[in-house]
Amino acid sequence: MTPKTVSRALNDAPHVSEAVRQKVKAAAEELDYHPNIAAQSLIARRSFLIGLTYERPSPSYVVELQNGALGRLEDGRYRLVVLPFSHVASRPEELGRLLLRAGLDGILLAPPACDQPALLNMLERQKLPYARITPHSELDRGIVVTMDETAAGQAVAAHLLSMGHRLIGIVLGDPSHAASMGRMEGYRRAFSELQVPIDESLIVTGDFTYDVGYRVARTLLIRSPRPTAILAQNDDMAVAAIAAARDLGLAVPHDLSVAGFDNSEVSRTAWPQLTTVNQPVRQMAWDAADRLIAALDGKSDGTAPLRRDHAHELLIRASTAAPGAP
Amino acid sequence: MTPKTVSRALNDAPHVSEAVRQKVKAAAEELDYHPNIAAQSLIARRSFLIGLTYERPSPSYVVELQNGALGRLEDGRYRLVVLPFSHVASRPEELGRLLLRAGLDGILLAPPACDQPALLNMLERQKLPYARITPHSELDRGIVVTMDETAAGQAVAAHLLSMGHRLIGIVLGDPSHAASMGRMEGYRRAFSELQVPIDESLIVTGDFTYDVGYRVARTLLIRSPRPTAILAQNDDMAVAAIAAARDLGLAVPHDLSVAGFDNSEVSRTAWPQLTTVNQPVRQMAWDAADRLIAALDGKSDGTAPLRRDHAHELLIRASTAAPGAP
DNA sequence: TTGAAAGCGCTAACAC
DNA sequence: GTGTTAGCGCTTTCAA
Repeated sequence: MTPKTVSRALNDAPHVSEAVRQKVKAAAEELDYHPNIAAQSLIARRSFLIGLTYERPSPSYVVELQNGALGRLEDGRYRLVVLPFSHVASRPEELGRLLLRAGLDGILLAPPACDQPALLNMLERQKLPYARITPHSELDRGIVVTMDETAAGQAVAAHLLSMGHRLIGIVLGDPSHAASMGRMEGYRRAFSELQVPIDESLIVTGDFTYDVGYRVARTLLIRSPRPTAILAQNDDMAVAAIAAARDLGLAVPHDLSVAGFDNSEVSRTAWPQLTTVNQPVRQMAWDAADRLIAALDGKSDGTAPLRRDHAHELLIRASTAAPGAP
Repeated sequence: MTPKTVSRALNDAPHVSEAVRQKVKAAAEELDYHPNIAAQSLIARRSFLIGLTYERPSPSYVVELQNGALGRLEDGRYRLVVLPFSHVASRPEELGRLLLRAGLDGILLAPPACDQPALLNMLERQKLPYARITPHSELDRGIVVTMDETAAGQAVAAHLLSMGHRLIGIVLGDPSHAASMGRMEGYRRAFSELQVPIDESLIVTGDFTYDVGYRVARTLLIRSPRPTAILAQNDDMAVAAIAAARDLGLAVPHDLSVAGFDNSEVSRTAWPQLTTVNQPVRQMAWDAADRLIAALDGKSDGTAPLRRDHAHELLIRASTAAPGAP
C-alpha cells in the first residue's frame, strides 16, 4: 500500500479496487487522518479560500452577505475569509495588497470596494478572479450581481409622492458609496415624473449611521416649513429620523412619514415598522459566490452573462401615510 | 542571487547585506511578486488560518465577535475563516469534523459550541488549539474568556425589584445555550436576596429570536394579574416584548417595564431605549484571539491564567421605571 | 490495478 | 554573507 494508492482511495479517484478503497477509508477514520491542505494547495495551485471584502456597514447587511456566500460554500470545499476594510476610497491599493497577500483563489467585493477601478486593475493584473456585488460603475467588468438602485429609489419616492407628500426631506448616505447617487437619481425621476420640483435645501448628507442620521434628520425637522416626509437612504438613518421626530414631539406617521432602504432587521423591529426597500442581499451574495466558484472550477459555460440583475421589492409598512393621516 | 537569498531578504531574516535586501524588495515590488502561502504553510506546518464558530445569533453579536477577533489579527499574518454552524448541541461531532478538515491553526468557539464537551474532546485529540468565549461549563478547560452571567442577571433583576416590581415575567433564551441558565440563576439570587418569591408560572421560554419572543411575551401580557415588568434574556426578545405590549395597548414603561440583555444595536435604536446589560463581546473576542495566537506562536509566558473574566455593565435606560410611573 | 519517481514553491540546516 | 542540499505532504506523470 503506497501513498499514491491511499491518495487515490481517499479522493475517490479511479483505478482502485473497491476493497482497498474501503480499507483505506476505514483506516483513515480510525486514525483521525486528515490530508494536509497546504500540500494539496501547493500542487493544485489553489488555496480553496474565498475572500469577502466589505466596509463596516450595518451588522445585518454584513451578516446577510456572509450567510449568502456561506450558503453557496457549504459543501466545505472552499472556505470563507472575511476581510473588512475601512476607507477603501482613499486607499484602494492598500486593500489590493492585502487581498493579494491573503492567498485567495477569488474574492467577493461588496460596496464600496467593488467600485474602485484601481483595485480592479490590481486584481486583474495579478489574475485574481473577483465577483462584484451591487457595483455602480463599470458594470461590464468582471462578474457582476446588481440591483437597480435607481428603480428602487424611484419606487420609494413615488410611494411618498402618491400619498400626497410634496415637502420631502432627503437624507443621503455616504457619498463615497455610489449607491447613494443611484438612489438619489431614482428620487429625482419620481419627482420629475409628477413634475414636482425638488427643494434642494431639503437634501442633507449622512453616512449611513444612526448617529449622524439623527443629527441631520433633526436639522430637517426644525426647519420651517417642516417637511411632511423623510426619505432616508438606509434603515439605520430612517430609524434615527423617527427618533429625532419623537424627541421633537412629532408622531410618525401622523406628523411625519419616514421611508428607509435595505429591509434590515431594524426596519421590522422599529416602531412604527419601516416602509423600506428590500435588497435581496443574501441571494445576491449567493449568486456572486456561485458564479465566482463556477469560474474558479472552470465550469462557467461561457454562455452565462457576466451580469445578473436581481429585483428590488418595495415594502410598505406603518411608517408612511398620507400627510396628517390619523 | 539564489532563491534562498531572496527568501532571506523578503522575510527580513539576518545574514543578508542591506544592499541585497533593498534590491530584492524593489524587484519583488516591481514584479508584483507574492510568496506562495501554501508552500510556506507546508514547511511551517501552519496554515495561518484562525476559525471562528458561532451559531446564528443576532447580527450585532456576530459582527462584534468578528470585529473583536479581526482587530487582533489585523497585522495580516493570520486570516479569519468564519464557520457558523447550526444545531451544534445535537451534532457536535459533525462540527468537529468540519473544523478538523478546515486546516485551521486554531479556533475561536462562541456559544453554544464552546460548551460541547464532545467537541472539545475531538479538538484536543487532534491537538487543534482553541479559545472559548463565554463558556458556561468546564471553565478550567483550555483558554477561556468569560463574563459572569449570573452576576449580570442578578444586577438587572435587582434593578427591577428595587424599583418596586414584584410580578415579573421572565423570557428565557434557548435552553441549549448555557447562558440562559446562568442568567436565570442570577435572577433567582436577586429575588431571594429580597425574599421575594418567584412565580414560576411567569417564566416562559423563547429562543433568543424576535418572533418567538413576541409570541411568548404576549402570553405573559394577557395573563391576569398581568406582570408589571418583563426580564428578557436578550435584547431582540425585549424589543419584541415592547412590541407585544404596544399591540395590546400598553405603554412602556408606564404599564410595563422591560429589560434586555446584550446592549445590542437594537437596544439603542428601540423606543423607548432598552435597559440592558453590556456584554463586552468585542473585547472578549479580542482577548480570546490574543491568547490563542500567543499560544500558537509559543509566546504564552506560562504564567498568564488560562481564564480571564470581563466585567458586565448594567445600562439603565428608558424602558424601565417604577410600576405605574408617568 | 498498483507503484516509483519527480516536483509543486518555499525554507531549515548546513556548507562555503 | 551567500549558496547548496534536502524535504515539508501530497499528487501527477509514467512504468510495471
